[in-house]
Amino acid sequence: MTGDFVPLYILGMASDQESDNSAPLSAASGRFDAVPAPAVRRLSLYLRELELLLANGRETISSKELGTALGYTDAQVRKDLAYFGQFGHPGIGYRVNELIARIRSILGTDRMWKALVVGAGNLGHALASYRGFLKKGFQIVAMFDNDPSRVGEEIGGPPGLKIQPFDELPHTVRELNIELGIIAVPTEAAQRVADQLVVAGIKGIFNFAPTSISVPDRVPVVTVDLSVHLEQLAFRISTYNVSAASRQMG
Amino acid sequence: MTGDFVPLYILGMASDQESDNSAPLSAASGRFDAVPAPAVRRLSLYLRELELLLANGRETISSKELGTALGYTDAQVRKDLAYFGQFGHPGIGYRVNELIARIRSILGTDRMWKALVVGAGNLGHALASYRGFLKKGFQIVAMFDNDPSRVGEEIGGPPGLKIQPFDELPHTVRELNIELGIIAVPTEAAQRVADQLVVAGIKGIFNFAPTSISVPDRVPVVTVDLSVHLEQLAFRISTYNVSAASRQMG
DNA sequence: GCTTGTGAAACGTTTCACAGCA
DNA sequence: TGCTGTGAAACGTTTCACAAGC
Repeated sequence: MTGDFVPLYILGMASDQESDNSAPLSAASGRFDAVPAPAVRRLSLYLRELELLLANGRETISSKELGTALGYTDAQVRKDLAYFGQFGHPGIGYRVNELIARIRSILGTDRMWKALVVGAGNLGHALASYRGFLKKGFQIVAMFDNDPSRVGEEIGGPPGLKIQPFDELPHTVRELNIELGIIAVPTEAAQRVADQLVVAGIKGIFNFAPTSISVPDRVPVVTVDLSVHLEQLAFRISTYNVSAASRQMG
Repeated sequence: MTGDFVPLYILGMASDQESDNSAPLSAASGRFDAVPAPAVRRLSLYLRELELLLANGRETISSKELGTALGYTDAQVRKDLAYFGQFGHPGIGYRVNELIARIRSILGTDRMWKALVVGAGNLGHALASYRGFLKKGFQIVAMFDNDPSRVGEEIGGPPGLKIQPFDELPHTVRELNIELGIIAVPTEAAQRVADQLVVAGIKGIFNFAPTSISVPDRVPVVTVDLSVHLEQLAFRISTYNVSAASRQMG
């Protein structure tokens, strides 16, 4: 990204943060209020596991087995699901296809969400051509970059996505009814891009730039900072080694 | 990835999971035991913010201001840091460069970690050529794929990384003393790759395949599933809309 | 038998509030 | 005055244990 954007929208801001485990569903206060955020995160993992089970022809599964597969207790699984309703069958467990449908409906992925990517660098390319999103309910339908040498380039496909100049974003968002924006630009441009996404009416932002971005409360942001995850890994390795060493010494 | 790997190592397994907020530092029991996992995650974010402050020439910062920048309370910041020692100066705050050094030392990123990437698809390319890792203490020094049409290709750089066939992995790991393995292969291959990384002596795994992988307890795994993050975003958007609608109705 | 859903207990994390120090 | 570090209180989450249902 090279262009200059006019940041129009800076009022009533909300800080993001990828892995907040704090208050149940921070700014919102709807149907699923009392639900702990960690429970919602696990829902996605249950769904992933269930889709695998379904592919293997499995028809029912117990909270015990589902939990074990992911490293949780059976009680945890039951409690998590119970926040949203009664989906199980005593003596039987949960019916795999039924539970999949329920979880998708809870997460809101029982329909297709259209997303756009801003930033056609290596990461942007990878995201735009990633095949896994589609069967999860996400479709990347547009791609933007301000580098003239990249505009017009076709990526992924077929059919393939044409990289558009950034100033066409508002028009394309409206025309295609795009709801999600994925930020894959350098750190310095991230806030400006976020501002423009908000102005364009995007409903949620997935941010890969290693920085916090501020947007109005009504626009949720998920930030994934790859370096942060590597740091957490480094910490766990170092900690493990220290503890192993101290166990050696008695 | 196409090749067939012999999974040799399946004993004393640990389930991974990216955003577990459960017990303080699960399997480990070293110096930093009593530290809540969420506190460790925030440490990375404090560090990111501090590095920005340093770049801006800032010399000291209070817990209040650091917290506000990231959406936390001042007490949270002080408590998090206090788990690891006494770094602050009453009446002054924290000295930015001092705190950066302390946090890096805690996370273990006060030195360079060598990493390899398995899977030279779009995502693998993006990771291998991402410039941000280096200043965070991570260097990608090798790249593997079993697709013959990709082996030999040079990516990123200069100097540039040559894609090696997967069976050279053990040798390269030993020769270059690589400690971290990044998995960027299709789901079906992820567990096999993880097994081989463990056999080769890798100390920690960063997994981008959308699946749980099982490895021995001593090898930490961080899984980042992009679809899971989009699902969380979809949920938050849906929840917000529902709550906004119900407020409308009284 | 086996399994769910759920109050209550146990446990973990965050916030409060203030002593102590620059 | 301004700020940290920290016990104690408040709050949130997970686990337990069991009634109820298949």
